[in-house]
Parts: sequence; structure tokens; C-alpha cells
Amino acid sequence: MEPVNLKTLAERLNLSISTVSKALNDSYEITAETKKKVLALAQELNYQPNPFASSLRRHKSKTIAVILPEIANNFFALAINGIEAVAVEHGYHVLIYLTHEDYNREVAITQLLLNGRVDGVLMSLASTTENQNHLLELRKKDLPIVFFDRVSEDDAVSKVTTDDFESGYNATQHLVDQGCRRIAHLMFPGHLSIGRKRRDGYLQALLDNNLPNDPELILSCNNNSTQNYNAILDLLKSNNRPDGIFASIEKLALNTYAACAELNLSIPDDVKLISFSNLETAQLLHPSLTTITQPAYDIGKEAATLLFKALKRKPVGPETAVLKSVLIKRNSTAIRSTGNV
Amino acid sequence: MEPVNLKTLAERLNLSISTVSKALNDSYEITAETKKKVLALAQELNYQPNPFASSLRRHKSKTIAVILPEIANNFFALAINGIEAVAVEHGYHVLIYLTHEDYNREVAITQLLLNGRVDGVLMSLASTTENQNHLLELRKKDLPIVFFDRVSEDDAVSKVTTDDFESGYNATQHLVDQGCRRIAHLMFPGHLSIGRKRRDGYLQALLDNNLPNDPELILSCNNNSTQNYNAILDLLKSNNRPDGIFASIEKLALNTYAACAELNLSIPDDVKLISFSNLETAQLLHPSLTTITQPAYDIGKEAATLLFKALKRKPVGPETAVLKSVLIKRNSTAIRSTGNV
DNA sequence: CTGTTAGCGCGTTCAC
DNA sequence: GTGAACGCGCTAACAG
Repeated sequence: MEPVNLKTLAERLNLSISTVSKALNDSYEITAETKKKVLALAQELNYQPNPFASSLRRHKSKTIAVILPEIANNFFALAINGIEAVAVEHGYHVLIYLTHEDYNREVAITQLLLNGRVDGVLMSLASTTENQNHLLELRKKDLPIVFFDRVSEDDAVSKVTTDDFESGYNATQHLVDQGCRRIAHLMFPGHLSIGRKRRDGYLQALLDNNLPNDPELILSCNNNSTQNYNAILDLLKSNNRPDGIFASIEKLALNTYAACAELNLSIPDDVKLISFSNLETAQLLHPSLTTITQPAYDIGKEAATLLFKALKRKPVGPETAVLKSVLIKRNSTAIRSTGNV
Repeated sequence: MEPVNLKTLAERLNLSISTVSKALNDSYEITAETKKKVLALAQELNYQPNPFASSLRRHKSKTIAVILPEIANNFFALAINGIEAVAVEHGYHVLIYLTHEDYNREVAITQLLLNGRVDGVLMSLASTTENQNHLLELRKKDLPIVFFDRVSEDDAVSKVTTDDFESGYNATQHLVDQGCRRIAHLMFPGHLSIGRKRRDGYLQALLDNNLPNDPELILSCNNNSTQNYNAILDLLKSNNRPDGIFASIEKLALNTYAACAELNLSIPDDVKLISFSNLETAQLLHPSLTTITQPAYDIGKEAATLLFKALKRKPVGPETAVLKSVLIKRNSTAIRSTGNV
């Protein structure tokens, strides 16, 4: 099958290429009549404009990139859903890149995007990211970028988050309210602000409740699940076992489950557990897991919306949105009413 | 910052554009020396070739599309992981499109891909897809396409699946082995072969065990979760309640959980439940859910591998791969050993 | 209102 | 071994 392009159409209609082009782009310079004709033939021959020629000429790719630490994770999967919804609305395409929580991959991926392949970037940082030089390069290229959830420290940049300090505070307070006095915190791996903020919320709640802050109760986790599991095991085996655990991410909550099972400890009878989680089903399957659920779909949507705002009107300052997390308590029925959360 | 392109490099080196181009493409016509120089300057100026110009010229996009029914679903998320791994290996980019189980969206998306934006397509069909005309158009354009999991009926097409008949059979047999005599099947929505095959496996297992086939025990589900939930509720409320349920997808298993909770029925004491599921955590959180776990990561990887095979050597016949599902039984420790499954 | 011309940046002839 | 010239398909500027 021969490619059908503007030239084909122009020849068949005895028009010039540019007239056809304008007609298809609904230019005001073209008669309604000619437009009709052109459109009809285009339809008939199933003409599809070549996106690369168009991009080359217009310096626009109609494509955005989404850079994620991982995808087998309900939070990010839902965020993509929200992003995709907005992208479709704007007629944009979505490229996915996974860092697998690896700083080096993150750098490599940002390098890939320096060539104009995409018009904008949505990004959630890898937990191993310390240094932000690679992000500066993107900004130098005037590539609009919006961070979500795991955001850059840079103030001059757009971001969408939930209030991690508040969430950490509320999670801890919830455990206190349940009668916990010795509360451990499984801290977010790496050096991102999100980890510090959640911990700071935890510390503040301890303070406000006149509970001692025992450094041994803060576990600095990493990306090695086995190591984390063992550390939690040790924590639970100590003769001064915590009566409550606040996990900063879902995976650590699952490790805690496994460790408790190993030690024949009951959740929540022996240890109460609260965790960030967007696993819709977690509550359904095991109501003892109180969750702090982030509005992942809305975060994705908001981040994408901010990005497209920047894409439309060029000079737009950094904007920030902070959405609300929801604490879903034991036996709450809230989980059933959530749609795309 | 000015764009740095071949022209820039050529001028700075007193070479012609074409020489620089050849040098960067490591052509045999160019001296090792000049290559060095060119590469050095390219590095220094951080030259990034314009992908659109390149694609326009080469008729290659270095991009594949992945079309999925949904993404907030562990199976598909893991499949993307596998796909991405292979794509990165080949230096390819991955576009994501979601049908949201909607046939019309699926058609619209396939139309989008008719213009050469991607070199190949990986696809899992929407459950509402009946008609495959839109897929024919893709094939007419010689766009390589590989289906996975929810595959086209067409024999002339590449696909990667697990053996759905066998899985359905094994699931049912497992319930029989647990002592179930009245086994219900929550059938996969829509008209795809995957639903029929799982049901046929179920029916064959009943037959082989001399169990009656009661049509009322087969629930034809759809994409409306509330309706499914109510149907399951009715099923469980009947005076002739099933003692085992085989759910064809995870969501239906979750609906079953909710329905049982509503009726104060215990799983597995009152009703045994088995379901397809790639929710790694399901077993951990609730061991009573016996799962049939598909090797999602490997399915994605295999599908992508097949696709790239087709991309390399043009004329390649349809290939088919059938991977093994794993039955993860109650209290099995298998779940902990799985990596990217 | 329509057509002509001139690139977008790159890769591939074909001369030299 | 290197360079000049052309074209991939489309759009923008300018004529008419």
C-alpha cells in the first residue's frame, strides 16, 4: 500500500500541497467548499498526516514523558490513569520511563529527553536520587516539568503532593489514639524530602503527646526488601517491642505483615499498623491495615493539568498544589465508595 | 540556548554536514581520526540528534505502543515492566494507551497508530471488543503487532498467553480436591476467547469429576462492578449456595470477598474461593485466597521479544508462546520467593 | 482565497 | 576519505 500524503491529495484534487495542508488544518484562508472536498478525499483515502514531519516543522511532539520509579505499585498506576485522562483530552501521547528507583537510570532517561522528543515531563523521583543536576539540564532546555509525590527540593519548580508532614502526624496520632505508647517508624528509603517530612510529622506527634523519641524506633529503610524485612524482624523480636508501627510506604507494611506472621504476632492485637497505601484491596482483604490513602488519580490529573497549562502559555511561574490524603480506618466503609482513588 | 545540530558541529569542525552525520553513525567511510574529533565535539556541546528528522528520513520511530484495557491492575503493570525491560535493551521508547475496557476507545487508539508514529504494537484486548476490523487495518499497514493475554482470535497473528483452558481446569480441580461439590464460575466479561477457554476448562473439570453442570452456577459478569457484586450476593443468598467459587479475574474475587463479608460468610469455611490474581500481596494479606498467578512480567517480556524479532527481520510468520501459570495454594510460601512475577 | 518557495534536521545518494 | 545536493512530509512566509 502506497503512502498517502499531502502530495497525493494535492495531485488528485488539482490543488497545491499547501492549500491542502491549510484545508486540513482548518485555516481561515480556505473556502468552505474546498475544505469539504479535501476532507472528503482525505477520508476516502484514509490520509494520516505524518507526525514526524509535523513535529520537525512545528517543534512540537504532542507527546509528554512520565518518569516513574516503578509501575507495579498502585499509587503510580493510578497516577498514570489520571495523567492519561488529561493527555487524551489534549490530544497528547504518553511515553513511560521507569527508573526502577535507580538514580543512574534516572539520569540516563533525562538525557534521552533532552532532544525534543517530548514537550513536557511529569516526574516522580527515584528514592536513590540525591543530586539534582540532571534536572537542571532539563530546565535549561526550557522543557516544562512537573513533579508529583516524590518532588524536587527546588522551589522554582512545579509540584503536586500531599502534605507529608501532616500525613505523618495524623498517622502517628491515630496510633496514639488507639493506645499505642511505643511507636516505631519505618522510614522512607533515600534522601528525598518526602521521607524527612513524614518522619518529622511522626516526631512532632510524639512530642505533642509527650511520648519519648527513641531513635531505635526509627528504622532507616532502603530498597532491599530482604534487609528491611530482617530489620523489622529484629525490631519485633526486641524485648522492648513497639506496640505500634507507622510504615512510610506500602512495601514496608507488607514486610511487617510477613515479619509478624513469622513471629506469630497478631495485627492489630499485638502490634497496630498504619501505612501509606493505595492498594484498594488491602483494606478489603485485611481490615486491620489502617491506610493513609493518597488521591493518586487526582494527583496525576492535577500534575498533568499543571503541565499542560505550562505548555499552552509559555511563561508560567512554578505552581504548587497540595492535595489531601485520606486516612482510612479499620472497618471504615470508605473504601467501597472510592472510584478511581 | 541555541539548538546544536549537525550544522553546528560541521561549521565548528570545518567539515561538511554529511561527514559529521556519517561519523556519528560510525560509517566505515570515515577515518578513525575524524570520528574521534566529531564525537569529542558532539560530547562537548552535548549534541542530541533530532529524533523527528531522523524518523522522517528513516521511516523508523524507535517507539512501540502498548495498548492496555487498564493499568491499575497488577497483571498489566507487571507486563509493562517486562515490556519496558526489553524496549530499553533495544533502545526503544514506549507509548502507553489505555482503552478502559472500551471498544470504541480501542478503535480510536488503533486509528492513531496508523500514521507511522510507532514501529510496532503490543496489545491486550478490551473485554468489550467483539469485532476485529480495526486490527485488520493495522495489519494492512504492515505494522507488526503482538497480542498478549487477551488475544485476537485470528490465527495469523502473534500472541503470548497462558493456557486458559488448563488454568480453568486446574482451578476447578483444586476446588474439587478441597471437597467442593457445587462450584460456581464467575465468568470473564465480554466475548473474548479467554473467557470461553477458562469456562471450558471449568466445565471439563466438572465433567471429569462427575459433577453436574448447573447453568445457574455460571455467572456471566460484565464491567459493572456493582452489578457483579449484586449477582454474587444473589448467588450466595440462594438456598442452594455454592461451596466453591472460581473467579476468572481478580476483581470478581474481590467482589466475592465483599459479598461474603456482607452476608457474614467465611472464606474458606463456608465457601472456598480461587481466582486468577497477580496481586502479590493478596496471599500475604489473606491466605484464604488461592490464586492462579500468571507470569505477567515474563508474558510482557516474551511479547516484546517477539515484537522486536518481527521488527528486525521483516518477513516473519505469526508466532505463539504459551507460558505456564502457577497455582499458589493456601499457606504456600511460593509468594515470598517470587521476584518480578 | 490559492500557489510558490523555503526550510525544519537528518541520512543517503553520487560526484570528486 | 570527503562534500554537495536532494528529499523524507509538512508548515510558515510571502506573493499574487
